[in-house]
This record gives sequence, structure tokens and C-alpha cells, in this order.
Amino acid sequence: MAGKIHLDNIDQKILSYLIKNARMPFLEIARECGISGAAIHQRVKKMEDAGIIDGSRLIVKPKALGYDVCAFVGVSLIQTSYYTEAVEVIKRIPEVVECHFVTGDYAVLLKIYCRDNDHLLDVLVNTVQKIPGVARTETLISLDQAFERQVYVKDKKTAKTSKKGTAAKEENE
Amino acid sequence: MAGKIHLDNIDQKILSYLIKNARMPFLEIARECGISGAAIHQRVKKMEDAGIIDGSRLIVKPKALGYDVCAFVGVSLIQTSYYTEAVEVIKRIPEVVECHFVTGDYAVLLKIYCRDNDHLLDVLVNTVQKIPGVARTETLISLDQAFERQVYVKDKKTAKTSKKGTAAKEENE
DNA sequence: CATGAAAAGTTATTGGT
DNA sequence: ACCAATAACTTTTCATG
Repeated sequence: MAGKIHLDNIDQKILSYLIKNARMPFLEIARECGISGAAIHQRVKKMEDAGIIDGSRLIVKPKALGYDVCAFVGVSLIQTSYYTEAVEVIKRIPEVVECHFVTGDYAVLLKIYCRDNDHLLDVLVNTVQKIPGVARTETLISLDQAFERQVYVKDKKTAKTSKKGTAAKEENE
Repeated sequence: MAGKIHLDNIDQKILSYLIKNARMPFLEIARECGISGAAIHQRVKKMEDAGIIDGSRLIVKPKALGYDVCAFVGVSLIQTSYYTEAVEVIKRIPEVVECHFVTGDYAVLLKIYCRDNDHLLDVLVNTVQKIPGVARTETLISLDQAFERQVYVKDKKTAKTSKKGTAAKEENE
């Protein structure tokens, strides 16, 4: 929604902070950027309205909730045309945290969290494989998730912490 | 880090709200749960200390930042033993947002965001395939990411919004 | 786009049950 | 584990440059 909006260095800096900590106070960001809190507020609102920012999430460690198994599941469909319908069903499977339509051997790639292998088996056999249009599945179990992060935003060090009115003068559109 | 902590219904309810909106005020959560803001604060802190909560993130739409291509890349290693070393290199590739050690044909599965196909090709050929230990790669391009979300937390409707001191009485450990 | 100032709201802390 | 009270801080809005 909403077309391209140009993000200047301050916008990028704001994002780079909030991507790491969504609860970082705007005033603290303001101090880092050398502009007022109200300006941060306006910029964040603008980025939300433009659809650049799509909310925020607390990150919970799946293992702490008892989800010890993470797997990627490639799902082949009888026909590609089943995709839209299948997605609606997949959305209702709580164990699935991600769903993609991909090129290659499968049509759909899922990321799934389960309590254990039995639970995974149950989800695969009794839920995924019963979705209309699903031909077969192939499962890759993640033995180690080395990291997970947001897309890269330039974290320019240009606008230094400055008491008054320095910085904030890079390339305002 | 820290062992198993039992999460009661209120803890789960707190998580279920913050997973959807990391900036939801604790006081608002408190009103929803029928307990005080201080109690929410204490519970969240406890869950942070226990390692259940692993920070928070602003969600930015990759397309809005000019990342139009999302791909999963299966990476085969000459020997599994290269994994640890490879991860250290992979971590420094900004386009990679996720990295897993997986069972099956590949050893490593990456999720990558790029500006366009040229950019993806560049990352694959000039970066990923030059990592020590990497034998070959197989790329699945995501043509549509239907959804992405956090792991499922029970969102019990038990503790209703109540002015005073109802609720908050489920199964406190 | 920016700002400062004011009002309203929130967070973090403390002391008590 | 909880609460109420408090002090410090933050968010949000608005008139203004």
C-alpha cells in the first residue's frame, strides 16, 4: 500500500534502532539522532502510514515455550492452482509460522515449530497432508538456527549525538 | 539460558499481546488481564531474565526498503565440520536474515533478501559460493510470502476484562 | 519538516500485605 | 505474587516557524 517513499538517513537510523528494540523510547532515539521527540513521532507515523513499518513483535524463544523442533516443509501440490485455497487452510495451522510460494521442486515452503518429533509427525500426517491439493511433503529439520534477524537497514553513523541542531541535514527529500 | 519456567495463563496472555504488538503499553495489558501494571512489569521482567523473551523487533516490509526478492538457499558443504566456521562468515552477509543447519540434501539453509535477481546472483556467486567449505547451492525463490508470524501462544479468553479483582486466579504456580 | 510546551499517559520503583 | 502510590519519563497533540 502506498507508493515509494524516500527514506533519508534519519528515517533509516530510526528503523535501525527499532528493528533491534521495538520498545526503544522515541525520546531516546531523538537524542541519538539529534532531533526532537515529536519529529521522531511524526516520522514513525509517516512510515507506518506508508506501510513501511508493519507493526512490531516481541520475540519469544520457541524452546522456552516447549517448541523444541523447527522444520522446513516443502509441499508439492497436485496443481499450482490449489495454492490460494491451500494457504487459507495453512493459515489456520498454529504450528506454521511462515508460508511461501516458491520456485523449484515444491510449490509451497513452510516453516513449522513443534514440541517434538511426534508432534511434527502428527502435524504432517494429520494436518498438512490432508489439505486439498497437497500431493506430498519433504521435511528438513533444523538442527540449529544460527540466527534470525530483520532485513538490513543502513545504520549510518553520520548523524551524531548532538545537543542542539547539528546533523539532520543529509538529504531530506 | 535458565531452565524451564512455568508460564501460567496470565503470562501466556501477556505474551500473546506483546507478540502481536511489542509496544502495547503494560498498563493496557494490565487492564485486559485484570491485574496491576506493576505485576505486568514484574512478570515481563521475569520472563526476560528467564530467557523466554528475547527482545522485540519492529517489522519492516522488505519491499518498502527496496528488497523485492526473497529466496531460500540450500547450501551444501564439502564437510559438515565446516559449519561453525561458515556461520561466522554468513553472519556478516547483510542480505541473509536466517541461517539454519538442516537435515537432508543440504547442510545449511539460508533465507535471503535482495533488491532484485541481479543482486541475488551477485550474493550467491560472489559471496556465498566463496565461503570456505561451500560446495554448491540451490536456490528457491519465494514468489509470495503468504504470512510470517511468531510461534503460537495460547491466547486464553479466560481472564476477562474486569474492573477490579476478578480473574487472575487460574493456576498460579 | 521541524520545534517547544503542555496534557495525558506510561514505566519503574518502593514499601507493604 | 500482588497492590497502591509515587516520581520520572514518554507519548501525543498543537500552534508556530
